[in-house]
Amino acid sequence: MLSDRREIGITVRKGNDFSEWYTQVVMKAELADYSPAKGFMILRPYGYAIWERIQKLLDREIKKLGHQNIYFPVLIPESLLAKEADHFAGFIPEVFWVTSAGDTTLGERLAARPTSESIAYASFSKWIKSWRDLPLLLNCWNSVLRAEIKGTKPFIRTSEFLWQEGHTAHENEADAEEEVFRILELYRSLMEKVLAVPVYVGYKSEKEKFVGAEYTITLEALMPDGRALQMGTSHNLGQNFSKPFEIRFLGKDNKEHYAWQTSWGVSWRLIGSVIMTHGDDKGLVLPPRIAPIHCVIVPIYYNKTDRQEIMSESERIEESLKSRKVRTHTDNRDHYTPGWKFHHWELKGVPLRIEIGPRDLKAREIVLVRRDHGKKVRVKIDSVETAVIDSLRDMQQHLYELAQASLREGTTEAEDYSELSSSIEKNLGFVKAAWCGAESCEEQVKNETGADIRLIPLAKEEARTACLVCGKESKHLVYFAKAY
RNA sequence: GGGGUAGUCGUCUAGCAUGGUCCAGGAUGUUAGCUUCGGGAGCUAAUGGUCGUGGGUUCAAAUCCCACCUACCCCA
Repeated sequence: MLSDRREIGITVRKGNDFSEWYTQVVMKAELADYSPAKGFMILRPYGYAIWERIQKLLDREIKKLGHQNIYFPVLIPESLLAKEADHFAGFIPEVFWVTSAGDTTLGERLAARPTSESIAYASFSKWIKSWRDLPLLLNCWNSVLRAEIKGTKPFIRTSEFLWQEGHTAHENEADAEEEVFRILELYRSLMEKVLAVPVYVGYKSEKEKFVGAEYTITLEALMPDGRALQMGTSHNLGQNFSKPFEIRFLGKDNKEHYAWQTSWGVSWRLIGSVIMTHGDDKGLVLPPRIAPIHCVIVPIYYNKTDRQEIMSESERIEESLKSRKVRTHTDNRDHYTPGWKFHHWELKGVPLRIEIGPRDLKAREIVLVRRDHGKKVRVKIDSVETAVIDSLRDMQQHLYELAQASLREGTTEAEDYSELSSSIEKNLGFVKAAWCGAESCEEQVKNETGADIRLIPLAKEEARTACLVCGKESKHLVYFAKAY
């Protein structure tokens, strides 16, 4: 059917032209649109609704851990941003600067925040005086600006993005470290249980870590084109910021200490990962937990009498499902045919569809269709609620299992350098390889294959070979991949 | 960072080579009416475009030239 209908819907196959497929899904499912300024994206209502689902679920969990939400300004004086030298140097290539107000040139230019560490920690130094002020656990829902000149892609790489950034200060190193891993587990659970996107977790290499951090923990997923996608990061900042920003407190020992800090974030890039991971040739496929609409009801009728009966039954089912917390929508538009509606809601990735027509009504049944595998089942009207709830749960699980299988298949191990480079060449995904720990070896792989070290496993995986690049003794296996 | 391709009603597109036939044609969409509705129905009418932006060449520019903006692709 797809080949006969190339002018409507998604006109390319996911497996043939992944990049074009992705863009079409984003546009045609009305998730986002381009904006007049390069690299900036408009998040449309349906896309925003998905973001709100993610936001709601994550916000609840962050608050359970004891964090409070806060808002810091979008503009940061240059002198403040520059206080931590590595941090400043790392971000300077992508900072947007505000240099005038009206026709007055500013004495000091202002940076549009590329992240809020600097402006947040300037405040931390005022607020933290005693060990009793710690831990300070804050979170921001905001947007940040990082100029992306080339290779922009909706949700994946944009010059502005919506995200959440957590900023904490602790009394000692151990507490900060615990926070980093607490957040890691929170993120992992969000990605796997909510987005149904399995991830690997590990340390970033020195070269890839957050500039200014002691170390960075990353969560990495694998997209169907064999590229890795960084889903989120959790940084242990040590005292790297507390010293230049003078975040000092009097400890229980009656001595002055610098605070130990963490920061961490996930962005709307998560939506990009969902599109890529679960979508198919028909369009978007949404995991039920983040779907703005769980179930769409398509009434089918031939005449006014049927219409009235079918509609009232549809509405009754909708109300009943809503009372069971199923986000249900009845597509009661007269000017579209049922077939048109089927395609429309499939493109939008709605997990479940209920078809109800005269034949069904007579039999006291409905037809229930799952978006992931497309199977139709007839369900007695009396048991619609149970069937819908069960299907949503099963689909959430099924999507995760499929993604998990492809992550497993997309992870291989290289015995020597040529195997590493040919696996990367063939876009096989994550390639585990022995690495000595030298940045020069890391860079050589990057230059020659385009892949970099995505992560160093938390639990060191013993290598059986020497470093695949230089032949020196290897420390352990690391995960290489081309990345977005 | 380097190289390339493209931009015409909301969307897709014809026209561009060789400037005039184009105050831009079609399809789709949208709106109204009729009719249909179990996998993207049909008919009739209406609607819709500063040809990405700015400059230049010319009697004349969607078309040729330059710059810029935006999107996409390839390489590092």
